[in-house]
Amino acid sequence: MPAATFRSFHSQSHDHRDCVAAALARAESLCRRRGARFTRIRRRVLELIWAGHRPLPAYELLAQLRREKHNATPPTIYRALDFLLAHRLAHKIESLNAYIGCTRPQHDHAGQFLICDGCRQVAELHDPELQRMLERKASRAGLKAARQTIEIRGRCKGCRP
Amino acid sequence: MPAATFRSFHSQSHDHRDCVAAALARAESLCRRRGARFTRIRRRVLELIWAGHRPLPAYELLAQLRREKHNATPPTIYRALDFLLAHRLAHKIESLNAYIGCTRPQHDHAGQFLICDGCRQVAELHDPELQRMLERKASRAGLKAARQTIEIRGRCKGCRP
DNA sequence: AAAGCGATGTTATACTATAACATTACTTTT
DNA sequence: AAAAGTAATGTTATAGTATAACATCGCTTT
Repeated sequence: MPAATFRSFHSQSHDHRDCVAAALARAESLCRRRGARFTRIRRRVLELIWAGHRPLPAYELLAQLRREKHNATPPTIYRALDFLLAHRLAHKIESLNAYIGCTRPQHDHAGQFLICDGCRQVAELHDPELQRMLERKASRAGLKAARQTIEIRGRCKGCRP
Repeated sequence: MPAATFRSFHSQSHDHRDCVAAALARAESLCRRRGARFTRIRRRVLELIWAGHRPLPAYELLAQLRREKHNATPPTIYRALDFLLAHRLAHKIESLNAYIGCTRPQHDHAGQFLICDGCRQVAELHDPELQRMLERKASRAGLKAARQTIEIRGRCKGCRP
């Protein structure tokens, strides 16, 4: 029986810079192996996504990028996001229209997200049991699953009264 | 052990008018019991949603509504949608930014959707096992679940090669 | 050097949704 | 029936999300 793997909600105190650096390093090596071009813009957008450490809307990323790159426009951001999503370096949270870094980009997985509506932090599950259960249920109803959107909204421990 | 309940993908030939009429009747009686005002606009928007029989974007609903109600504007539609969502007479499919009628409005459930990317038809599951499994997994990670977004995209039998 | 191609620049526009305030219409109270 | 109160709708404006289309740049391959 495979154990569910997940990242818990972060303590307020952990050092984000480590996460960001580690994520960029993972992305770098992943792109190299895949022959994908991890350009300056793409890298910087991923960095901004991770630095936020919560789901960020595209136009918030754009505003930040513009501080250092004045000619950035919506396509600048959306192209970078398209690349990051395609390589599963980031995910889109559909129920928030916002983007977040992927914690395990090397795996070809469906993203499963736990979202705290209090602190807006997100934990990403990678639960094969859950994924298979969904595939099985879809299959029974006649659908061959290609993509899953799983988003659980609620309140984390620290955000409950 | 509670059986999973779901609506299968429709055959091309079934008579949509029956679905629509039945859905409106259910909505009518539900609103009456709840003391909610099922006004002309709300009723008509729900009818348009059901008549489409696939997820419809808000502005498509607006365009249709405008044919008969020339002063309709975005707030007209979004207010009606807010009402329908609040009473669970309709659901929003987040990954499509589109709205669809709820098949079991009387139940207080999380919507679980199977979406065919070929014919764009949607089947709605109401699977308590699945819902509980998600709640349990969320709970283990420290999140008290309040709302679930479950959307499985893929291809139905008729839309596979 | 030339060709080819992927990435970026640039302008415009489509699509999704809500804020804010005015008016109407229904319901409850008197 | 009149007045008051509240819910719904009308109306204008704007915020927020995303893509189309075409030009240019820069790298790589020939």
